[in-house]
Amino acid sequence: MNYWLVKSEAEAYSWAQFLADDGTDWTGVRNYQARNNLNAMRPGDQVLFYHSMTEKAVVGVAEVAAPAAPDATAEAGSPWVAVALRPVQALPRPVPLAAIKADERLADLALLRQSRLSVLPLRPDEFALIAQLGGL
DNA sequence: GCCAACGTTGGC
DNA sequence: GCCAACGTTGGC
Repeated sequence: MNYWLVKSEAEAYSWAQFLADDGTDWTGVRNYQARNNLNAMRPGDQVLFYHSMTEKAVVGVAEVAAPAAPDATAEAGSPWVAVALRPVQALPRPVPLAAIKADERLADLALLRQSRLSVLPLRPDEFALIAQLGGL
């Protein structure tokens, strides 16, 4: 079991929409490092859902429903892939970026080290701690 | 609105 | 292959 964090602007695709859709194909990733992370995802892997820009908080937990497959929104023959994600549960208390930065146990978090990467790996302890901070 | 980080593009 | 220019992302 591996752990990940994906980012989305709430204005572009929100957690609420994700719940309403009961999951989605995580398409549109156009960065090689992020793509490599998508390719490493396996069904059942746990994924934190982060709202960037306006809210800047981890808002929910999702899981990988299907492994990487060609991104239907990309040109045929392109290297881009998408995984299927489905919601697990919302965090009772969203964990804001400020709280993450304030916790020294999360100092190594890829989100802080590489703030522009949209699909990031998490250590199991980082996932567990953020879930705990979120009230799970 | 500004700026830092960083990926991509294109000239050489 | 190097590097400057440029575009995008995302925090502040």
